[in-house]
Amino acid sequence: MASKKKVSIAVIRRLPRYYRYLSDLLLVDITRISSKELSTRMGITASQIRQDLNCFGGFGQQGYGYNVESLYKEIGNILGVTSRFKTVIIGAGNMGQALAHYGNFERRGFEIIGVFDINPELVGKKVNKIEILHMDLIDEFIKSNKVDIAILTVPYEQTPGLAEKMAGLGIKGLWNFSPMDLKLPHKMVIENVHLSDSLMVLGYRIKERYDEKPD
Amino acid sequence: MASKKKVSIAVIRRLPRYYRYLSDLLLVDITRISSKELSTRMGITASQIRQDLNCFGGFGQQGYGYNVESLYKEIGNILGVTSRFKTVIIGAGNMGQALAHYGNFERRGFEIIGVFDINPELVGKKVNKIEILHMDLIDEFIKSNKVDIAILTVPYEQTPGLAEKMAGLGIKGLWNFSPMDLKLPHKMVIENVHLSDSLMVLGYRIKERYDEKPD
DNA sequence: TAGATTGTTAATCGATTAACAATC
DNA sequence: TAGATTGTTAATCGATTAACAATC
Repeated sequence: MASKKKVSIAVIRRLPRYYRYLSDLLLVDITRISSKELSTRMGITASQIRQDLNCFGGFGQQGYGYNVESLYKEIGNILGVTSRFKTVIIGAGNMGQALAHYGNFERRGFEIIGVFDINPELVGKKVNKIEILHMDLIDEFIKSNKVDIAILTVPYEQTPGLAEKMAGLGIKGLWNFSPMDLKLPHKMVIENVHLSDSLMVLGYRIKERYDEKPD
Repeated sequence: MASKKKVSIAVIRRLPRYYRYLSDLLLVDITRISSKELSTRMGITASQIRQDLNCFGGFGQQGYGYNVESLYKEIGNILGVTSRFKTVIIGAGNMGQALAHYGNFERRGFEIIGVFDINPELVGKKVNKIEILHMDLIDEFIKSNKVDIAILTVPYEQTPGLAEKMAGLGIKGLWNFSPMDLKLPHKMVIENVHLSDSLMVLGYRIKERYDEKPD
Protein backbone atom coordinates (compact mmCIF):
# COMPACT_ATOMS: atom_id res chain seq x y z
CA MET A 1 0.00 0.00 0.00
CA ALA A 2 1.39 3.37 -0.98
CA SER A 3 2.17 5.85 1.81
CA LYS A 4 -1.01 7.57 2.85
CA LYS A 5 -1.56 11.23 2.31
CA LYS A 6 -0.64 13.19 5.43
CA VAL A 7 -3.66 13.83 7.59
CA SER A 8 -4.27 17.54 8.13
CA ILE A 9 -3.72 19.03 11.56
CA ALA A 10 -7.35 20.17 11.66
CA VAL A 11 -8.43 16.54 11.60
CA ILE A 12 -5.83 15.51 14.18
CA ARG A 13 -7.03 18.17 16.59
CA ARG A 14 -10.55 16.81 16.38
CA LEU A 15 -9.51 13.29 17.35
CA PRO A 16 -9.27 13.87 21.11
CA ARG A 17 -12.72 15.37 20.91
CA TYR A 18 -14.16 12.26 19.24
CA TYR A 19 -12.36 10.24 21.86
CA ARG A 20 -14.08 12.16 24.66
CA TYR A 21 -17.54 11.83 23.16
CA LEU A 22 -17.08 8.12 22.58
CA SER A 23 -15.91 7.71 26.15
CA ASP A 24 -19.08 9.44 27.34
CA LEU A 25 -21.21 7.12 25.20
CA LEU A 26 -19.50 4.08 26.67
CA LEU A 27 -20.27 5.35 30.17
CA VAL A 28 -23.97 5.38 29.40
CA ASP A 29 -23.82 1.96 27.75
CA ILE A 30 -24.49 3.03 24.21
CA THR A 31 -22.95 0.37 22.01
CA ARG A 32 -23.52 1.72 18.51
CA ILE A 33 -23.84 5.12 16.96
CA SER A 34 -24.38 6.55 13.49
CA SER A 35 -22.43 9.52 12.19
CA LYS A 36 -25.75 11.36 12.11
CA GLU A 37 -26.50 10.83 15.79
CA LEU A 38 -22.93 11.67 16.78
CA SER A 39 -23.04 14.80 14.63
CA THR A 40 -26.08 16.02 16.55
CA ARG A 41 -24.35 15.49 19.87
CA MET A 42 -21.09 17.12 18.81
CA GLY A 43 -22.51 19.95 16.76
CA ILE A 44 -20.61 19.14 13.59
CA THR A 45 -21.78 17.54 10.36
CA ALA A 46 -22.09 13.81 9.86
CA SER A 47 -20.15 14.28 6.66
CA GLN A 48 -17.19 15.68 8.54
CA ILE A 49 -17.20 12.80 10.99
CA ARG A 50 -17.16 10.23 8.20
CA GLN A 51 -14.46 12.12 6.31
CA ASP A 52 -12.33 12.44 9.41
CA LEU A 53 -12.57 8.80 10.37
CA ASN A 54 -11.88 7.63 6.86
CA CYS A 55 -8.50 9.29 6.97
CA PHE A 56 -7.50 6.37 9.17
CA GLY A 57 -9.67 3.53 7.97
CA GLY A 58 -13.19 2.29 7.44
CA PHE A 59 -14.30 1.77 11.02
CA GLY A 60 -18.02 1.73 10.31
CA GLN A 61 -20.46 -0.59 8.71
CA GLN A 62 -23.16 0.31 6.22
CA GLY A 63 -26.65 0.19 7.64
CA TYR A 64 -25.30 -0.12 11.18
CA GLY A 65 -23.05 2.80 11.97
CA TYR A 66 -20.09 2.55 14.29
CA ASN A 67 -19.51 0.27 17.22
CA VAL A 68 -18.73 2.67 20.04
CA GLU A 69 -16.27 0.52 21.90
CA SER A 70 -14.25 -0.50 18.87
CA LEU A 71 -14.19 3.02 17.46
CA TYR A 72 -13.08 4.30 20.86
CA LYS A 73 -10.24 1.83 20.85
CA GLU A 74 -9.26 2.63 17.26
CA ILE A 75 -9.04 6.35 17.96
CA GLY A 76 -7.18 5.62 21.17
CA ASN A 77 -4.63 3.68 19.17
CA ILE A 78 -4.30 6.42 16.59
CA LEU A 79 -3.67 8.94 19.36
CA GLY A 80 -1.31 6.61 21.13
CA VAL A 81 -3.02 6.19 24.50
CA THR A 82 -1.44 2.77 24.65
CA SER A 83 1.98 4.36 24.30
CA ARG A 84 4.17 4.82 27.33
CA PHE A 85 5.61 8.26 26.75
CA LYS A 86 8.16 8.91 29.47
CA THR A 87 7.58 12.43 30.61
CA VAL A 88 9.26 14.91 32.93
CA ILE A 89 7.94 18.18 34.27
CA ILE A 90 10.44 21.00 34.38
CA GLY A 91 9.42 23.73 36.76
CA ALA A 92 7.60 22.66 39.94
CA GLY A 93 5.78 25.92 40.56
CA ASN A 94 2.03 26.07 40.78
CA MET A 95 1.45 25.08 37.20
CA GLY A 96 3.99 22.27 37.25
CA GLN A 97 2.47 20.87 40.41
CA ALA A 98 -1.03 21.21 39.05
CA LEU A 99 -0.06 19.16 36.00
CA ALA A 100 1.78 16.60 38.14
CA HIS A 101 -1.42 16.01 40.07
CA TYR A 102 -3.58 15.68 37.02
CA GLY A 103 -4.04 11.91 36.90
CA ASN A 104 -5.71 11.93 33.49
CA PHE A 105 -2.39 12.14 31.70
CA GLU A 106 -1.28 8.72 32.94
CA ARG A 107 -4.40 7.17 31.48
CA ARG A 108 -3.68 8.83 28.16
CA GLY A 109 -0.25 7.24 27.80
CA PHE A 110 1.93 9.83 29.50
CA GLU A 111 3.96 8.63 32.45
CA ILE A 112 5.30 11.37 34.68
CA ILE A 113 8.60 9.95 35.89
CA GLY A 114 10.36 13.07 37.10
CA VAL A 115 9.76 16.62 38.33
CA PHE A 116 12.56 19.18 38.38
CA ASP A 117 13.20 22.64 39.73
CA ILE A 118 16.09 24.89 40.67
CA ASN A 119 14.42 26.24 43.83
CA PRO A 120 16.10 24.58 46.85
CA GLU A 121 12.91 25.02 48.86
CA LEU A 122 11.06 22.79 46.42
CA VAL A 123 13.76 20.18 45.86
CA GLY A 124 13.09 17.14 48.03
CA LYS A 125 9.38 17.80 48.36
CA LYS A 126 6.99 15.36 46.79
CA VAL A 127 4.27 16.03 44.27
CA ASN A 128 1.93 13.19 43.55
CA LYS A 129 4.44 10.73 45.07
CA ILE A 130 7.31 11.97 42.92
CA GLU A 131 10.22 13.66 44.59
CA ILE A 132 11.23 16.98 43.09
CA LEU A 133 14.83 16.80 41.91
CA HIS A 134 17.28 19.58 41.32
CA MET A 135 17.82 20.71 37.75
CA ASP A 136 21.49 19.77 38.02
CA LEU A 137 20.45 16.16 37.73
CA ILE A 138 18.34 16.49 34.63
CA ASP A 139 20.89 15.66 31.93
CA GLU A 140 21.78 12.39 33.53
CA PHE A 141 18.12 11.61 34.29
CA ILE A 142 16.93 12.17 30.75
CA LYS A 143 19.67 10.12 29.25
CA SER A 144 19.45 7.16 31.59
CA ASN A 145 15.65 7.05 31.56
CA LYS A 146 15.25 7.71 27.85
CA VAL A 147 12.73 10.46 28.49
CA ASP A 148 10.45 11.25 25.53
CA ILE A 149 8.62 14.41 26.57
CA ALA A 150 9.40 17.46 28.67
CA ILE A 151 6.65 19.65 30.06
CA LEU A 152 8.03 23.17 30.39
CA THR A 153 6.42 25.18 33.17
CA VAL A 154 9.26 27.56 33.90
CA PRO A 155 9.46 31.36 33.79
CA TYR A 156 9.41 33.07 30.44
CA GLU A 157 13.11 33.98 30.33
CA GLN A 158 14.29 30.44 30.98
CA THR A 159 12.10 28.79 28.39
CA PRO A 160 14.08 29.21 25.16
CA GLY A 161 17.36 28.12 26.74
CA LEU A 162 15.79 25.07 28.29
CA ALA A 163 14.09 24.16 25.03
CA GLU A 164 17.47 24.19 23.29
CA LYS A 165 18.91 22.05 26.04
CA MET A 166 16.08 19.54 25.73
CA ALA A 167 16.64 19.26 22.01
CA GLY A 168 20.29 18.50 22.69
CA LEU A 169 19.36 15.77 25.14
CA GLY A 170 17.23 13.98 22.57
CA ILE A 171 13.80 14.88 23.92
CA LYS A 172 11.19 14.14 21.25
CA GLY A 173 8.43 16.52 22.29
CA LEU A 174 7.95 19.67 24.30
CA TRP A 175 4.76 20.86 25.92
CA ASN A 176 5.35 24.57 26.38
CA PHE A 177 3.39 26.73 28.81
CA SER A 178 5.27 29.98 28.28
CA PRO A 179 3.57 32.69 26.23
CA MET A 180 5.99 32.43 23.34
CA ASP A 181 6.13 30.38 20.18
CA LEU A 182 8.94 27.94 20.53
CA LYS A 183 10.15 27.13 17.08
CA LEU A 184 13.46 25.38 17.00
CA PRO A 185 15.33 24.02 14.02
CA HIS A 186 15.05 20.51 15.37
CA LYS A 187 13.09 17.38 14.76
CA MET A 188 11.59 17.84 18.22
CA VAL A 189 7.82 18.38 18.22
CA ILE A 190 6.51 21.40 20.07
CA GLU A 191 3.01 21.90 21.34
CA ASN A 192 2.37 25.34 22.74
CA VAL A 193 -0.30 26.02 25.37
CA HIS A 194 -0.97 29.72 25.34
CA LEU A 195 -3.29 30.30 28.25
CA SER A 196 -3.29 34.07 28.08
CA ASP A 197 -4.00 33.93 24.35
CA SER A 198 -7.04 31.85 25.12
CA LEU A 199 -8.17 34.23 27.84
CA MET A 200 -7.76 37.23 25.56
CA VAL A 201 -9.89 35.57 22.92
CA LEU A 202 -12.53 35.04 25.60
CA GLY A 203 -12.36 38.74 26.39
CA TYR A 204 -12.73 39.68 22.74
CA ARG A 205 -15.72 37.43 22.27
CA ILE A 206 -17.43 38.82 25.36
CA LYS A 207 -16.96 42.36 24.12
CA GLU A 208 -18.22 41.36 20.70
CA ARG A 209 -21.31 39.65 22.04
CA TYR A 210 -22.29 42.03 24.81
CA ASP A 211 -21.29 45.41 23.42
CA GLU A 212 -23.19 45.18 20.20
CA LYS A 213 -24.01 48.82 19.98
CA PRO A 214 -26.01 49.77 16.86
CA ASP A 215 -23.09 52.03 15.67
CA MET B 1 -20.85 53.26 8.33
CA ALA B 2 -22.70 49.99 7.82
CA SER B 3 -22.04 47.19 10.30
CA LYS B 4 -18.79 45.47 9.38
CA LYS B 5 -18.67 41.87 8.32
CA LYS B 6 -18.01 39.61 11.27
CA VAL B 7 -14.33 38.83 11.65
CA SER B 8 -13.63 35.11 11.46
CA ILE B 9 -12.51 33.27 14.56
CA ALA B 10 -9.30 32.22 12.79
CA VAL B 11 -8.30 35.86 12.57
CA ILE B 12 -9.28 36.56 16.18
CA ARG B 13 -7.16 33.70 17.42
CA ARG B 14 -4.13 35.16 15.69
CA LEU B 15 -4.49 38.55 17.38
CA PRO B 16 -2.89 37.61 20.71
CA ARG B 17 0.00 36.22 18.74
CA TYR B 18 0.51 39.50 16.89
CA TYR B 19 0.26 41.21 20.24
CA ARG B 20 3.06 39.08 21.66
CA TYR B 21 5.38 39.64 18.73
CA LEU B 22 4.81 43.39 18.81
CA SER B 23 5.50 43.41 22.52
CA ASP B 24 8.80 41.65 21.86
CA LEU B 25 9.69 44.22 19.20
CA LEU B 26 9.00 47.05 21.61
CA LEU B 27 11.30 45.46 24.14
CA VAL B 28 14.18 45.60 21.70
CA ASP B 29 13.34 49.17 20.66
CA ILE B 30 12.19 48.46 17.13
CA THR B 31 9.85 51.29 16.24
CA ARG B 32 8.62 50.33 12.79
CA ILE B 33 8.08 47.07 10.94
CA SER B 34 6.84 46.01 7.53
CA SER B 35 4.43 43.16 7.03
CA LYS B 36 7.24 41.42 5.17
CA GLU B 37 9.68 41.59 8.06
CA LEU B 38 7.02 40.56 10.56
CA SER B 39 6.01 37.68 8.34
CA THR B 40 9.56 36.35 8.42
CA ARG B 41 9.66 36.50 12.21
CA MET B 42 6.26 34.91 12.69
CA GLY B 43 6.46 32.32 9.96
CA ILE B 44 3.29 33.38 8.19
CA THR B 45 2.78 35.32 4.95
CA ALA B 46 2.91 39.10 4.74
CA SER B 47 -0.36 38.91 2.85
CA GLN B 48 -2.07 37.24 5.76
CA ILE B 49 -0.81 39.86 8.18
CA ARG B 50 -2.13 42.70 6.03
CA GLN B 51 -5.45 40.93 5.50
CA ASP B 52 -5.84 40.24 9.20
CA LEU B 53 -5.06 43.78 10.28
CA ASN B 54 -7.34 45.29 7.67
CA CYS B 55 -10.28 43.53 9.23
CA PHE B 56 -10.02 46.19 11.92
CA GLY B 57 -8.63 49.20 10.12
CA GLY B 58 -5.77 50.57 8.08
CA PHE B 59 -3.06 50.75 10.69
CA GLY B 60 -0.15 50.95 8.30
CA GLN B 61 1.27 53.51 5.96
CA GLN B 62 2.42 52.90 2.40
CA GLY B 63 6.14 53.00 1.97
CA TYR B 64 6.69 52.92 5.72
CA GLY B 65 5.03 49.87 7.21
CA TYR B 66 3.56 49.82 10.68
CA ASN B 67 4.52 51.79 13.73
CA VAL B 68 5.16 49.09 16.32
CA GLU B 69 3.94 50.98 19.34
CA SER B 70 0.73 52.25 17.79
CA LEU B 71 -0.07 48.88 16.24
CA TYR B 72 0.57 47.24 19.60
CA LYS B 73 -1.88 49.62 21.21
CA GLU B 74 -4.47 49.15 18.47
CA ILE B 75 -4.42 45.38 18.82
CA GLY B 76 -4.49 45.75 22.58
CA ASN B 77 -7.65 47.81 22.26
CA ILE B 78 -9.24 45.33 19.90
CA LEU B 79 -8.51 42.54 22.36
CA GLY B 80 -9.68 44.62 25.27
CA VAL B 81 -6.56 44.73 27.42
CA THR B 82 -7.79 48.10 28.65
CA SER B 83 -11.00 46.46 29.82
CA ARG B 84 -11.48 45.64 33.44
CA PHE B 85 -13.11 42.24 33.31
CA LYS B 86 -14.06 41.27 36.82
CA THR B 87 -13.09 37.66 37.20
CA VAL B 88 -13.51 34.93 39.78
CA ILE B 89 -11.79 31.59 40.02
CA ILE B 90 -14.01 28.71 41.01
CA GLY B 91 -12.05 25.78 42.34
CA ALA B 92 -8.91 26.57 44.34
CA GLY B 93 -7.09 23.31 43.70
CA ASN B 94 -3.68 23.25 42.09
CA MET B 95 -4.88 24.60 38.78
CA GLY B 96 -7.00 27.32 40.31
CA GLN B 97 -4.13 28.45 42.49
CA ALA B 98 -1.71 28.35 39.59
CA LEU B 99 -3.97 30.65 37.60
CA ALA B 100 -4.50 32.94 40.58
CA HIS B 101 -0.75 33.42 40.80
CA TYR B 102 -0.29 34.10 37.13
CA GLY B 103 0.13 37.87 37.16
CA ASN B 104 -0.04 38.21 33.40
CA PHE B 105 -3.80 38.11 33.40
CA GLU B 106 -4.10 41.36 35.34
CA ARG B 107 -2.02 43.13 32.73
CA ARG B 108 -4.30 41.78 30.04
CA GLY B 109 -7.43 43.31 31.50
CA PHE B 110 -8.60 40.51 33.78
CA GLU B 111 -8.94 41.36 37.44
CA ILE B 112 -9.13 38.37 39.78
CA ILE B 113 -11.40 39.58 42.55
CA GLY B 114 -12.44 36.30 44.12
CA VAL B 115 -11.42 32.68 44.57
CA PHE B 116 -13.91 30.06 45.71
CA ASP B 117 -13.90 26.47 46.86
CA ILE B 118 -16.04 24.06 48.84
CA ASN B 119 -13.12 22.46 50.67
CA PRO B 120 -13.09 23.78 54.28
CA GLU B 121 -9.34 23.24 54.45
CA LEU B 122 -8.84 25.73 51.65
CA VAL B 123 -11.42 28.30 52.71
CA GLY B 124 -9.72 31.14 54.57
CA LYS B 125 -6.29 30.51 53.03
CA LYS B 126 -4.92 33.18 50.75
CA VAL B 127 -3.73 32.82 47.17
CA ASN B 128 -1.98 35.80 45.71
CA LYS B 129 -3.37 38.03 48.47
CA ILE B 130 -6.94 36.91 47.86
CA GLU B 131 -8.76 34.99 50.56
CA ILE B 132 -10.43 31.82 49.40
CA LEU B 133 -14.15 32.02 50.09
CA HIS B 134 -16.67 29.25 50.51
CA MET B 135 -18.86 28.47 47.53
CA ASP B 136 -21.93 29.26 49.62
CA LEU B 137 -21.07 32.93 49.20
CA ILE B 138 -20.73 32.95 45.45
CA ASP B 139 -24.24 33.97 44.41
CA GLU B 140 -24.18 37.05 46.56
CA PHE B 141 -20.58 37.85 45.56
CA ILE B 142 -21.23 37.67 41.83
CA LYS B 143 -24.32 39.80 42.04
CA SER B 144 -22.94 42.51 44.27
CA ASN B 145 -19.62 42.74 42.43
CA LYS B 146 -21.05 42.44 38.94
CA VAL B 147 -18.59 39.71 38.02
CA ASP B 148 -18.01 39.26 34.27
CA ILE B 149 -15.99 36.08 33.99
CA ALA B 150 -15.75 32.81 35.89
CA ILE B 151 -12.73 30.57 35.58
CA LEU B 152 -13.86 27.01 36.18
CA THR B 153 -11.17 24.75 37.63
CA VAL B 154 -13.37 22.27 39.41
CA PRO B 155 -13.69 18.48 39.06
CA TYR B 156 -15.29 17.13 35.93
CA GLU B 157 -18.59 16.14 37.53
CA GLN B 158 -19.25 19.56 38.99
CA THR B 159 -18.53 21.51 35.84
CA PRO B 160 -21.83 21.35 33.93
CA GLY B 161 -23.91 22.22 36.97
CA LEU B 162 -21.71 25.13 37.87
CA ALA B 163 -21.76 26.39 34.31
CA GLU B 164 -25.55 26.45 34.41
CA LYS B 165 -25.46 28.26 37.71
CA MET B 166 -23.07 30.88 36.34
CA ALA B 167 -25.33 31.50 33.38
CA GLY B 168 -28.18 32.08 35.79
CA LEU B 169 -26.13 34.59 37.76
CA GLY B 170 -25.45 36.68 34.66
CA ILE B 171 -21.81 35.72 34.12
CA LYS B 172 -20.77 36.78 30.60
CA GLY B 173 -17.93 34.39 29.96
CA LEU B 174 -16.62 31.07 31.18
CA TRP B 175 -13.07 29.82 30.95
CA ASN B 176 -13.46 26.09 31.28
CA PHE B 177 -10.63 23.74 32.22
CA SER B 178 -12.61 20.51 32.36
CA PRO B 179 -12.18 18.06 29.50
CA MET B 180 -15.68 18.54 28.18
CA ASP B 181 -17.27 20.88 25.67
CA LEU B 182 -19.50 23.21 27.56
CA LYS B 183 -22.20 24.32 25.20
CA LEU B 184 -25.09 25.98 26.88
CA PRO B 185 -28.14 27.58 25.31
CA HIS B 186 -27.16 30.96 26.68
CA LYS B 187 -25.63 34.16 25.53
CA MET B 188 -22.67 33.40 27.79
CA VAL B 189 -19.38 32.96 25.94
CA ILE B 190 -17.42 29.81 26.63
CA GLU B 191 -13.75 29.28 26.00
CA ASN B 192 -12.61 25.74 26.59
CA VAL B 193 -9.03 24.87 27.54
CA HIS B 194 -8.55 21.22 26.84
CA LEU B 195 -5.12 20.40 28.20
CA SER B 196 -5.31 16.68 27.70
CA ASP B 197 -6.47 17.20 24.12
CA SER B 198 -3.36 19.25 23.52
CA LEU B 199 -1.14 16.65 25.13
CA MET B 200 -2.68 13.89 23.05
CA VAL B 201 -2.02 15.85 19.88
CA LEU B 202 1.59 16.18 20.99
CA GLY B 203 1.73 12.42 21.42
CA TYR B 204 0.27 11.85 17.96
CA ARG B 205 2.73 14.20 16.34
CA ILE B 206 5.67 12.56 18.08
CA LYS B 207 4.58 9.14 16.88
CA GLU B 208 4.07 10.50 13.38
CA ARG B 209 7.46 12.16 13.24
CA TYR B 210 9.60 9.55 14.96
CA ASP B 211 7.93 6.31 13.88
CA GLU B 212 8.07 6.93 10.18
CA LYS B 213 8.58 3.36 9.15
CA PRO B 214 8.88 2.86 5.36
CA ASP B 215 5.77 0.55 5.36
C1' DT C 1 -35.56 -8.26 1.23
C1' DA C 2 -36.02 -3.18 2.39
C1' DG C 3 -34.08 0.31 5.17
C1' DA C 4 -30.27 2.37 6.99
C1' DT C 5 -25.91 4.16 6.84
C1' DT C 6 -21.39 3.99 5.35
C1' DG C 7 -17.30 5.26 2.27
C1' DT C 8 -16.15 8.24 -1.25
C1' DT C 9 -16.53 11.38 -5.06
C1' DA C 10 -18.14 15.90 -6.40
C1' DA C 11 -19.62 20.62 -5.23
C1' DT C 12 -19.29 24.41 -2.26
C1' DC C 13 -17.46 27.43 0.78
C1' DG C 14 -14.12 30.05 3.19
C1' DA C 15 -9.48 31.07 4.15
C1' DT C 16 -4.96 31.90 2.44
C1' DT C 17 -1.93 33.68 -0.97
C1' DA C 18 -0.68 36.46 -4.94
C1' DA C 19 -0.82 40.56 -7.49
C1' DC C 20 -0.89 45.30 -8.15
C1' DA C 21 -2.72 50.03 -8.19
C1' DA C 22 -2.66 53.57 -4.71
C1' DT C 23 0.12 56.40 -2.00
C1' DC C 24 3.30 57.69 1.57
C1' DT D 1 11.06 62.26 -7.04
C1' DA D 2 11.84 57.16 -6.75
C1' DG D 3 11.44 53.36 -3.79
C1' DA D 4 8.95 50.99 -0.57
C1' DT D 5 5.02 49.09 1.22
C1' DT D 6 0.35 49.30 2.14
C1' DG D 7 -4.76 48.24 1.29
C1' DT D 8 -7.53 45.61 -1.52
C1' DT D 9 -9.11 42.85 -5.33
C1' DA D 10 -8.51 38.55 -7.70
C1' DA D 11 -6.74 33.76 -7.86
C1' DT D 12 -5.69 29.69 -5.51
C1' DC D 13 -5.89 26.35 -2.28
C1' DG D 14 -7.69 23.41 1.19
C1' DA D 15 -11.32 22.17 4.17
C1' DT D 16 -16.13 21.41 4.77
C1' DT D 17 -20.49 19.91 3.11
C1' DA D 18 -23.57 17.53 -0.04
C1' DA D 19 -24.79 13.71 -2.69
C1' DC D 20 -25.20 9.06 -3.78
C1' DA D 21 -23.75 4.41 -5.17
C1' DA D 22 -22.20 0.52 -2.49
C1' DT D 23 -23.43 -2.66 0.91
C1' DC D 24 -24.52 -4.32 5.46
